[in-house]
Amino acid sequence: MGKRPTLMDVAEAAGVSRALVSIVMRDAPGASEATRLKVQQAAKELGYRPDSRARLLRSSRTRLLGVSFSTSHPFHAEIVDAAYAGATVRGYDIALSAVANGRPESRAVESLLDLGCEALIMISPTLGEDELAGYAARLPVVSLLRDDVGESLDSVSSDDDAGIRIALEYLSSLGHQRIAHVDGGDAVSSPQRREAFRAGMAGRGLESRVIPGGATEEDGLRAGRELLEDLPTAVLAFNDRCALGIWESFRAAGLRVPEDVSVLGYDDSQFARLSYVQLSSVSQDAPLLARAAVDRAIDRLEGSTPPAHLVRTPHLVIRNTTGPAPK
Amino acid sequence: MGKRPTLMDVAEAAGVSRALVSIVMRDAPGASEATRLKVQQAAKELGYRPDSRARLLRSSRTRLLGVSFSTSHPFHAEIVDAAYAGATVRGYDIALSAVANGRPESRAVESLLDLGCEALIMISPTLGEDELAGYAARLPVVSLLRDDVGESLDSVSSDDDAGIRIALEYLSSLGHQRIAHVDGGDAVSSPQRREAFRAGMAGRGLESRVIPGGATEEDGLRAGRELLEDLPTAVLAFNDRCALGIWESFRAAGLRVPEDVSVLGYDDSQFARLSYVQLSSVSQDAPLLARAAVDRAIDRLEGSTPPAHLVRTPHLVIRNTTGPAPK
DNA sequence: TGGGCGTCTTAGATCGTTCTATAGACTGGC
DNA sequence: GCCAGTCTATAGAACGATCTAAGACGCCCA
Repeated sequence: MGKRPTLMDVAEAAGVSRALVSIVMRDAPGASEATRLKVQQAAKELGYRPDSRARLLRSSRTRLLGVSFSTSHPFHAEIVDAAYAGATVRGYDIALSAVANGRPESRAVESLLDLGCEALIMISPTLGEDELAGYAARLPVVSLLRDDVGESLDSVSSDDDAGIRIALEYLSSLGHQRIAHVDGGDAVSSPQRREAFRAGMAGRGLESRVIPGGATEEDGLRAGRELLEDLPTAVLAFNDRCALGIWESFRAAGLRVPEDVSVLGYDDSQFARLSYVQLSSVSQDAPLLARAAVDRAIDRLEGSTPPAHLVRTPHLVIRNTTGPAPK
Repeated sequence: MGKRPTLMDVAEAAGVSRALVSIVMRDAPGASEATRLKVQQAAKELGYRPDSRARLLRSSRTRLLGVSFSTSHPFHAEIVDAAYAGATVRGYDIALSAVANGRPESRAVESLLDLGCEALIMISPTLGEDELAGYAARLPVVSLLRDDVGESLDSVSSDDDAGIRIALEYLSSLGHQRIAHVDGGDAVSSPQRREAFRAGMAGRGLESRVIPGGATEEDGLRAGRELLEDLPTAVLAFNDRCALGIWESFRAAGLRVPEDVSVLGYDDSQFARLSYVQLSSVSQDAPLLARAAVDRAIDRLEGSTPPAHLVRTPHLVIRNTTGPAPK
């Protein structure tokens, strides 16, 4: 296993000094076109790649954004994907750290800090406000998909109130009056959506029925069975996976969706888009949120803007699981 | 944003030298119990955390394992999870790098290299043998879930031949003779499974029917529709997601599973385990494979064992989508 | 011809660690 | 009372990059 070449090696090969090679490698001003070519040539021949440990250590700016995500949430992967794209465009790099089984969020974040990240993007953080504030005192922190994080952090989230309102408006316009909400249990943003649902129904003079649910198909399945006892004409689920469970429990009971009952999801995740599912859903447009979070983090870093809470309005994606209320 | 404390700060606070603090922080021998306590106390008060960039740069051993995974494959997240657990047990750390949209595998790997990883674990690598060999010449590389990677890499994979054989034995024992295989298209390990299926069927004197499929529900759905034209008594799918699509197309056609036709998946992923799905499946036991890959990487690093190709035999998980062949 | 200026280049300090070599203190054996 | 041996502590050189300040060089103009 041969040692990897260093700046010094390239310098010797090209017959110049270390510093000059450094200048060329980072496209900094201070080298003539001729030497630039000569150095690049030598670097390529040696297969030189700058050692990011050394680079990160020395430079004041690491241009590194830390992203924490959860392995148990497939949705997060879509966001990570978009974050990479966004960061690259603005010349930043991304360091990932997962919160996994036996690896709490605090550990994930600490490791990003130790790596020299300049800003943090936390996807659906579960830490308490004070802990988050502790981190935010050291560097810009952007909370993605959760907005009740205090004034010292940025947040980029989707307007849950608006999302639920849009959903209810749509269902109302289809003639639905007996609408049930299966909530997200103790999932992040479940309380907001639940309250928005209650408020929206109250505003229409309708009775709000909330069934305890959760973030997974299992939870939806359980809630769906409960709904069967007194079937509403439409169900608004906490998220798509939950909606899928609900849908399934209806199918198992021989009910047709949407003829007998409409089911509306939330997230517009890949599950909703599956051709045989074709779930109507409230879309938060995660890639767009991810881009916004990245931009927010970088803006905080480069300008001196104060933390802000960015809220985007979700929109409805109508597919095949919603229809007019049955007579 | 105050500067974070360094070794030097702790040393001054504790009234000892830098080197001694370093010794204490690494739990290395060479410090008395008394000073150890004193230093630890000072470090805690200052909120000191070692800077991993500097640590990684200086130390010959970084104890870092690089893991590359794909954001578009939910299955990979389960593996990452298990890898973290495995690495922690053996005192190693993990650096993640995702291959995402617009971020090819080579880039993911390079960035892990630049970070100073001592070994690489690549989940279902898609690079060519020669490129992989190029990396393997520099450090131990373990390919996870793919075994045709040449002699210079390690691989930890599941025995596809055995998996298919077990599946066919099981289906045979249930009286199935008209068995179809929906393959994985151009997915990794699709060819192996397809050939194993052909061989197994030939060995039983049965006609093998292979339908082009893929790795997603969509692919399964398409293949399922094709199967409807001449329904077999059992279908062996490339993976669970594909099986789900097949199952769905059968349901849509009013067929009962498993009474009219059995469906068998592959992977035993979280999708198969969903209570309303209860898909019978060939389990590769991914967490176990992940652990094995981590162990393999570390063993290569610590001992001087040559690369090996570890193959684990999958096992069958029988749930509700398989049953006796209809008369 | 020599001083001033801008461009190209370089030496050397620096980032925060780990590591090697060595100094000092203390013990025990002869 | 001295040397060997162990243990604790320290100084100083790495690691591989970036950054600052200053040197070398060419060119123009007086």
